[in-house]
Amino acid sequence: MNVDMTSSLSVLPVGPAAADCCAPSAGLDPDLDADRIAAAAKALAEPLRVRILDVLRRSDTQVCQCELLPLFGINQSLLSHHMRKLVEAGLVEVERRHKWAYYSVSPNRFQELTAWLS
Amino acid sequence: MNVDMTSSLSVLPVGPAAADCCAPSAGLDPDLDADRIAAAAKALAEPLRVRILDVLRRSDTQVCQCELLPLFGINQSLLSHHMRKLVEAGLVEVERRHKWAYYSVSPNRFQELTAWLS
DNA sequence: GACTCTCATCAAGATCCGTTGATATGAGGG
DNA sequence: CCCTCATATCAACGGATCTTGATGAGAGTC
Repeated sequence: MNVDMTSSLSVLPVGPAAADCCAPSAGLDPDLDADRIAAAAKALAEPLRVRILDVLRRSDTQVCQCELLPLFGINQSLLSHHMRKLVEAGLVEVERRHKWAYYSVSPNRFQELTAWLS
Repeated sequence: MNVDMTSSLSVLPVGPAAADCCAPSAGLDPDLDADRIAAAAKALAEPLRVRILDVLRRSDTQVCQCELLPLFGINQSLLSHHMRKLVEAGLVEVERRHKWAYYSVSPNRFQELTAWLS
């Protein structure tokens, strides 16, 4: 745990860790919002959600959940669960009209990810 | 589960689900490799791994693990665990020389992700 | 009001993941 | 040899997540 223990032996100004291994590295970026990026990536970390998003992104209009359900051979409960995850992550927007729930992609979070991945 | 159950009642060619809700949607893309995209995203689904990758991407040279360790206040075991995940995901390459393990970003998987996120 | 349709929620099981501490491995140095 | 250093691996715990089945909530129709 105590990384600087060697400095108690050699008091010479050779550096804290006396790095013989590599250059000092780039260091941390305090402006990096790793939690936001990781949260967006966590929503993509499931093949089913990737397929759902792919359908939504290639659709020029809103897509109803009852339209998505027969595309994948899954429970309605499971689809609702994954849609909630996508909405909570900010990748998808939902609009409820009549009896139906209409989903569409909200491109903001996608841009946050791609901006960092650029 | 049986979606076409209504067709047993109305044999009229009004469509399988008689969709009053929305347009037919885009449908599935058989060429989409959702598992690869999800696997790459899963490696990014952790704030610590995002920070590690950010350091590696901003470093123009390889970075030793002993250089990464003091940047984050974590166990060495935990850092080794996360580095393994990054290597297994194909986002990071490792090269072992002498006593040290040198890490660098392998941009291929990044491009796979950004290509789909474009 | 009773019924259907669409969707959300709950409970429970199973699995996976992050985290920690201890230990092993392997290379180098004295 | 023995020791240290850097890293990997193992066991175990807790928590999150996926999945299923059943049920609830709300809107619309008869």
